[in-house]
Amino acid sequence: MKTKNRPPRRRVPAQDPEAAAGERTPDGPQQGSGLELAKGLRSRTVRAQGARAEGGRRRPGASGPGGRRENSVQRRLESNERERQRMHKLNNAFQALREVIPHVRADKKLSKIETLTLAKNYIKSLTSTILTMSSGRLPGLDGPGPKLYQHYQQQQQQAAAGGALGATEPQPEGHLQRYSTQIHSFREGS
DNA sequence: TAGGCCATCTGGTCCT
DNA sequence: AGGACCAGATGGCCTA
Repeated sequence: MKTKNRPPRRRVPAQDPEAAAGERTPDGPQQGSGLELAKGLRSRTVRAQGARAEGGRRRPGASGPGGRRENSVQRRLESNERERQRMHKLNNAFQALREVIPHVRADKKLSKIETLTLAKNYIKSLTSTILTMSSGRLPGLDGPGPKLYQHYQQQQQQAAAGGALGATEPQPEGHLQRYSTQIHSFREGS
């Protein structure tokens, strides 16, 4: 399934955090549900899990005098607004990135994961192109080419030494091929 | 209808 | 202390 062209959806922000919390289970999000079980396999920080185990989320202003509750509700609303703004800025950055990545799916908006993946491989393909052109393989090219290539090789070696995953990165020459294949696979919807 | 993608809310943690 | 960041949860929209 692929990303579609649809107008940006606008969800009405909850005016009352209590009301918003009421849409969920009273004791917090899905305690004991299948999602909760799956969550244990995900990468949430151990400390956060510990904090939850000690009582889970507290609903804002669930205790204390009314004045403090109002303060807490107000702070939550402000915090929500900041988080929305932050996410909007992040989405703007994604959009800016989409606009500079050449891809063949001009009729459809790239998803975030597609944008990041294409951007990564686009950068790699550009890098390999630059290196190819400046490494002295082209006759008559002088200048910093060989140094640039050596620098790149050093970086690759450091990355390989530091990488704990053991994943084998393709050689620079393969990046362009990979990028080209990828933009076509995205177009095909695979 | 299932699954993908997304916006939003939320509480915990980190950073200044 | 307060804001930024992060990640889980939830629900809506859309497409195959």
